[in-house]
Amino acid sequence: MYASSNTFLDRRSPEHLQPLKHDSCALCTITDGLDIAVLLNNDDKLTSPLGSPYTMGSSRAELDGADPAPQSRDPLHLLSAPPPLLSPTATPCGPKDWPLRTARHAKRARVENIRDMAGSSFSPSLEPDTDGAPEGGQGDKGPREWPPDGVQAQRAGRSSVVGCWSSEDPAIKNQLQNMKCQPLLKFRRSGGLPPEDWDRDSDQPKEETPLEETHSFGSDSPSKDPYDVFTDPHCGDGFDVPLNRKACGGKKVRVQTASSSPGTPDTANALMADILKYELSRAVSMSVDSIFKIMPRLEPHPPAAAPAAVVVMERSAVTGLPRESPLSRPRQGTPPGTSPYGEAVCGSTLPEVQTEALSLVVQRAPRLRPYALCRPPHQHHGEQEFPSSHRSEPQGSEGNKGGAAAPVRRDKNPCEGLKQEVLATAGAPGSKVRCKVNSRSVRGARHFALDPGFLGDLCVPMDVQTRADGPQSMLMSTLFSLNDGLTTSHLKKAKLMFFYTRYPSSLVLKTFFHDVQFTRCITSQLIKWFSNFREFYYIQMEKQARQAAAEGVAHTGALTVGRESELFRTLNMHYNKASDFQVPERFLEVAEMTLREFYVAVSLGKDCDPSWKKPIYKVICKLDSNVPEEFKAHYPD
DNA sequence: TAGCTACCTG
DNA sequence: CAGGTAGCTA
Repeated sequence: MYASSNTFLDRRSPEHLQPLKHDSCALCTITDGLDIAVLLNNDDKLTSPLGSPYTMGSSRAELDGADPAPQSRDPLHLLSAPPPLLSPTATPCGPKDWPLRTARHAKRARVENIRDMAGSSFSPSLEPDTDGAPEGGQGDKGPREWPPDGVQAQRAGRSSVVGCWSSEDPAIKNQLQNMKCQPLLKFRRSGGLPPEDWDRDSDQPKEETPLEETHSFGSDSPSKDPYDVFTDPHCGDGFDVPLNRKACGGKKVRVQTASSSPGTPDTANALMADILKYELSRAVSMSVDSIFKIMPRLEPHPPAAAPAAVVVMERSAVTGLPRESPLSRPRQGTPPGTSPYGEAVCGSTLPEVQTEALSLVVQRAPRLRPYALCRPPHQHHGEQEFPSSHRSEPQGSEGNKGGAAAPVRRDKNPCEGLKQEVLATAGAPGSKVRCKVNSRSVRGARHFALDPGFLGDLCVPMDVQTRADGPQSMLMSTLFSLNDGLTTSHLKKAKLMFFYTRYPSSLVLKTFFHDVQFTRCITSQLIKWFSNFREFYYIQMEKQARQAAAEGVAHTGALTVGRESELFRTLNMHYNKASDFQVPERFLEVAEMTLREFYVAVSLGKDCDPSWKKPIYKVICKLDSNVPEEFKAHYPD
């Protein structure tokens, strides 16, 4: 007989309510070591210390009149206690003095390298500067023209494929389809528009010439699109590849499989690999270009005191740990103080455009400040610190206000352009693949053949390039981390957020994962994560409570959750495996209350009821704290 | 019906 | 951790 809280409340008389009122919310009864016997009295109803109702059928009180336990912990305090104070102490992070100009030149050189690489894969001489590259000043003249005919021919020749593939083999067709030709096509035709193809005024894609159903390919073809190899209507054979309905209106393009070359699967694969490499290179190249086009906006910040580099040197860009900490824990495979993405300038005046886009090719601004103000003095070195809360948030960017199912964001932020390009290059927007952009997807995306030179041109550090688990995975993780997918970093962040909130709302998730392009899928995945977290949390609580009950623990006061307790260790190992995050004290309190709730329920035999946990859930869900603003940063990345 | 949740399973 | 499913609620 374990009534729901509603039932309890409905049946509760004012006399029953009064003690609760006195206790403010009845949270304290249990937390203060109320003997379990006390809980068994009170007229068939067990007033859960945490407000959860336990209606007793058989355990009438031998202890009638017993004081429902004094409280030493103000329940209101428990409920309303603010999260650990995070004083927004400004990090002495002055305007960047990073040698931007030099860096720009370096980046440009890299861009040229990328271009050269791309060109050399096909035909360097056949990719004139007039192809719409920003340097050519033609980047704003509408949709970019893609490699000219010669490029295709060169590539085709290199792959022993001229014009159209010649194969009737359905296996080849299938392979072609499986090789992401659709996303590639979409890259050209949909969200993959390079930033310069966006109307800066309207924030919308520029008027694009209507998509052609097919493009011809051949010596007489005016097309300069390498993808036209797929779309030549003059090729006898082929198959239609439907384009993304949203982006392309459901148009189809025709993938050719016609006649003039042997067209083995290998050649097809090679060609597709070339295309992939080329497009990845090109996408990054264009993104770098687009970023540098806006770089002058960053330059008004002259070198000043508090060099950013000093700040960077003092703090890990990854964890925000003080550099002097012997336990600083930079990202795996990354030298201390070095991010796989490099380190960026630091300055609150930097526009937000730099906070994400440059992470791929430029060093990223950690702009961190210590969490020390809310950290106990005894805190171990190496424990996680929060990123700076004064990270300049994009205006109105608290989450994607457009809604969970909002389409591709059209931000002025050039990094969005990069995101879109990367997204369009690496996955199909709106597809299931995009929905599942997580560690699994990243692993699954390794079929992308990445040229080692590409990694070098991306400024991926050598140690990263040579990581044991492969540079591709690293890069793909990086790429995906820039788009709307969830990465392991997000997972880690979610786990740490769990220390504050067990039941985050969608709004909270969107607010604190603002670097994620929210879709219904992404939202569901995040919610699922927290659901899994809760599952583990409650399992541990129940386990511990049963153990305590079995061991004959007499009263809840004997049940505490300290940092040295086994329960906490287990939880900490799960949500904070590296133990580099200072778990807020509040979490310990909530855990303790949860444990006691379970203990009481188990002790009273409530677990006979299939839904005996629901009242506990109902209580615990009210104990969420606000997540510190610091988590809004792309933490812990 | 959509959104959220817990539960179970792999 | 994710997929599937069922239950609940607005």
